[in-house]
Amino acid sequence: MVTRRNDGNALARNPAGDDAAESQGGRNAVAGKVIRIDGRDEDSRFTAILDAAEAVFAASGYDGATMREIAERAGVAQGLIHYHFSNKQKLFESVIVRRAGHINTQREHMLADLFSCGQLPRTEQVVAALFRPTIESGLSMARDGGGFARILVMLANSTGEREQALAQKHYDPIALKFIDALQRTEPELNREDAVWAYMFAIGVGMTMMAKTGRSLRLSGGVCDDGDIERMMEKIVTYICGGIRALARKPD
Amino acid sequence: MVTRRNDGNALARNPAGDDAAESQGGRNAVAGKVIRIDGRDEDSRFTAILDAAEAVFAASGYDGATMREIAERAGVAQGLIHYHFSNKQKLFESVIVRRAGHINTQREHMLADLFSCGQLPRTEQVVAALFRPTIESGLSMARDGGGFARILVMLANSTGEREQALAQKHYDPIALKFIDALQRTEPELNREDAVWAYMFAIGVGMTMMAKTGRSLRLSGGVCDDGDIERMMEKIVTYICGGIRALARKPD
DNA sequence: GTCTATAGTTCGATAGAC
DNA sequence: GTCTATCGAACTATAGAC
Repeated sequence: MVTRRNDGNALARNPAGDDAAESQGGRNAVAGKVIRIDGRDEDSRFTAILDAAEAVFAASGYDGATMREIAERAGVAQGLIHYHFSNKQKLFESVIVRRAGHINTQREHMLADLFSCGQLPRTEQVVAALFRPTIESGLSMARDGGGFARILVMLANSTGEREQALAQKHYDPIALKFIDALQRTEPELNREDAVWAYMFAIGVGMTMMAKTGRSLRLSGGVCDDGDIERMMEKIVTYICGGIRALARKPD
Repeated sequence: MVTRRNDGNALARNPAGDDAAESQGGRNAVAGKVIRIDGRDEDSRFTAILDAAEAVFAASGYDGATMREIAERAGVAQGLIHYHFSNKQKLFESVIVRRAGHINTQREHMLADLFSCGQLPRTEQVVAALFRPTIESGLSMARDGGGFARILVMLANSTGEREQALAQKHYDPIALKFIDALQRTEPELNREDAVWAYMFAIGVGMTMMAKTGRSLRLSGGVCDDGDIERMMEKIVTYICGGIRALARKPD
């Protein structure tokens, strides 16, 4: 008999996933608190915990983050985190699931729109669709901006089992669609080079999302990695140049 | 009165950095063990600790790594690590210093050689000089290959104070030389775009050094990020294409 | 130099009152 | 749902024998 809750869907509310001991009377399911049917309410400590976790994981990494700091930042008791998310691993995945679902839906729609209007889009537009939803989500985000983007950087570069499993589950399917798209906008690009092109594009994009401030240092104040719009412009130019160079020189 | 030792140079042997209490007789400085004057001997537990630390930091990150695991892997007592390196932070820096010095010397020489023989080199050669020494060091490395490269990925993508300080200290100077070199091989490239070009190149390079295995997954077994030579070929093509696209389209 | 043993701290997770 | 209190485990670092 395990005491864990919420074993299934990582974002399911009301975590009574174990057995059906619901009918023992007293304070049942929905008590006094207002719980919206769609489950995506602002306020509520549930969301506060996710926001705090996102910020702390982004700043300190998975191992560097502590449940205590997350609880403090969210303004809740540490025990409440375990009530809602069971453990650290599940909390981390929940942070990712919350954003990845919405972002990837957007990315998929942008991509579909590009190919739905008769003529073929430019590769520049495909690359823009690759990053735009993520950086936009990063900007409108909780407190200090860019938290989720930094978590994506961790996911992209880590070899850890935990990170690779999450990347595979939440990002591989959409990645394949972008690889297909690149082969359509650059017909000379063979499959191997299309995959490399995608991987390298992600690598360049991580430079933007990491926001380490190094470009500012190296350029003496000229290249600001906080100026997302300018950086997007440069990145799209660079990536498309790289892709076309691969297409021109196959083997 | 602090008990810390080895406060200065992170790789100084015989850590008696505190005061001059050397003349109290008995077992003095060099006792029975053979210590080579150049200080860079194989065997010896000092080196074993650095090798183990490199592997464990690479696999688990700074916070995920534990002194216990490093000690076990090195086959030494945990206390010995603190005798040689004082604490975790200094051990981490020592791991970086050991490789970065040698690698960056090589990179600097390769770069100087390219520009010393009369005519201007190709950008392709500059980009090769950027990565070749690092990946070669990664291959000839301790046990399982590529450990240090993965530590560089951490360094490049982290916003943490510790990582940024190390990157600045050990990698910013050589970075500026490569940025200068790019402006010489691509005269149309203005300074801002040269810095972006360098940052993006590093981003692409990190894709190679991270070796997550994702390209293999996405390509159904075709794109092997363990095949360094093939990947280098693709990366050089891609990066040069990107750089030239930036040079062609300034603003 | 190298080891054993352990002090002192912090972490993730649980128990139980309300 | 939410909080307080705490347990047991793991961590870094130190002390002291050899």
